[in-house]
Amino acid sequence: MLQVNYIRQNREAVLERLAVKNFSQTELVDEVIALDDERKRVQAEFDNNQASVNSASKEIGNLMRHGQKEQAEALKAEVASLKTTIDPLKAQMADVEKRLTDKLILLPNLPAAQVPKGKTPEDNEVVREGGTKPTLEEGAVPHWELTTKHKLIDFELGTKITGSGFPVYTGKGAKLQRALVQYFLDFNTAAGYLEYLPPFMVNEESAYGTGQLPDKEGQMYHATADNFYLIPTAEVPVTNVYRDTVLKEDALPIKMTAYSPCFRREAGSYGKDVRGLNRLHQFEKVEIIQIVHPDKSYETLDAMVAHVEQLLQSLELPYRILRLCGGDMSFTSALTYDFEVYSAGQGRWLEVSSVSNFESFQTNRLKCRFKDATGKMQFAHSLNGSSLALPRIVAALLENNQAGEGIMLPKVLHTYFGAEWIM
RNA sequence: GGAGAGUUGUCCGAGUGGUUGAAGGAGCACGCCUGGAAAGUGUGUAUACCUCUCAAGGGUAUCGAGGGUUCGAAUCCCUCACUCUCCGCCA
Repeated sequence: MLQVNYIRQNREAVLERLAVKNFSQTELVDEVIALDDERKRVQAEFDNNQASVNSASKEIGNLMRHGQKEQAEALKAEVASLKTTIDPLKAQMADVEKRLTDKLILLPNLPAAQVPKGKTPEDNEVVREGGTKPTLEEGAVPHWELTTKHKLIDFELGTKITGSGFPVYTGKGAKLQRALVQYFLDFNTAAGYLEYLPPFMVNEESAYGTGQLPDKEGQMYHATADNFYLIPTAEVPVTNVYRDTVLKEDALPIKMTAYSPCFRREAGSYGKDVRGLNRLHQFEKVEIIQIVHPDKSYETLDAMVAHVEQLLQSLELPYRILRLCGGDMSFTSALTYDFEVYSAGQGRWLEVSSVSNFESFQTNRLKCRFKDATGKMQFAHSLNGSSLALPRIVAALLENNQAGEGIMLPKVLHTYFGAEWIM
């Protein structure tokens, strides 16, 4: 959530930045300012009236103590009439505050200066590419044929048990998941990230805190009996570790990593995008999250990008890094780098990680602050990234490394997987 | 799931309707004391919002969350969340 004071003081800049995100409801900015004006006015009026009531009440107490009952009764009557003004003011204040928040949460985060203009994924900037695309043998196939051939994943069984997009991993397929999760977590903790194993369901406050609510209401599975949401990413529970906290400045940066299954309804997806492992309702992911000093968030973003890049390099996969354009960025992000790996069997790039700086957009909602050297409260900045999401990594590993009768795994996985080949 | 007890500031803890934003203690910060330290001692030690160019000062709100009663609520009532104890159930 953007800060109202910032909007008030930088109206032009806010409008200009929102345009980069192709955000059309610019009238919201002025509505927010107007509502904030109204809020201030109502609050001042309420405070004044309430101050009168408070001092009168004290006076009544005094009079009662000195036995001056009649004067006390007279004052009571006075206060009673004041109350007829205050009650509506109180209601008005609650109302205007709610209307202000309701508008404010509709405003997306402002994109950083280096965000390219653009509307579609085609407008994303390729920052750099790495690795080499493999030359596949004659008869190379996409991963959904390989998973069947090697009995790694049973998509139909998942459909029977739950529905489409809920694959069942079997045998070496299941072990490969476990190996990857373990490897990713080890890689992250070696870089100083503290491992968490969070709840896989969150309450409304947490979903709101990281910005999934109200923006992505329909994209999360909702356990209505208890009003819990199945997490779409470990970002939600783990970032909420620091909801409603005041940190010491020297506690920053905070680095966390977590494995979790991710549940996404993916309403509206279809076709080749959802074939095989390309898009699932349930998948495994390891996430990295940092909470940092505001002055450090962009250098931290670069460090996280480098971290994910090293991880991909260790998997020997061809990849590219994209700087997302305004139109392709998420609601909550100020700057996002997407990582894609080239999946040779399908001949397409697949997104495997998204690393973003949210600046104070999340921490404002979370009320995650720290006291700076001068004793002033400031919002920390939050960042996160996938490190990594499993399904498309598996797709690329299988497709790119198919050779003869088997699949050759990259070196770093041999110990974790307990074998060099999937045969 | 049932019954009961609880939830107060950084922490412990007092407080059952009226100068209580909150006693007392601990911790922490700064000062005095000391050659230095400890002990001792003094002062300070919440957040948000409004007023304000800033600061200072003032005001309002906040004692798990929300609502109610009252001139006045940490204190009384209701709803909810959480913690603990006992019973039930159970991997």
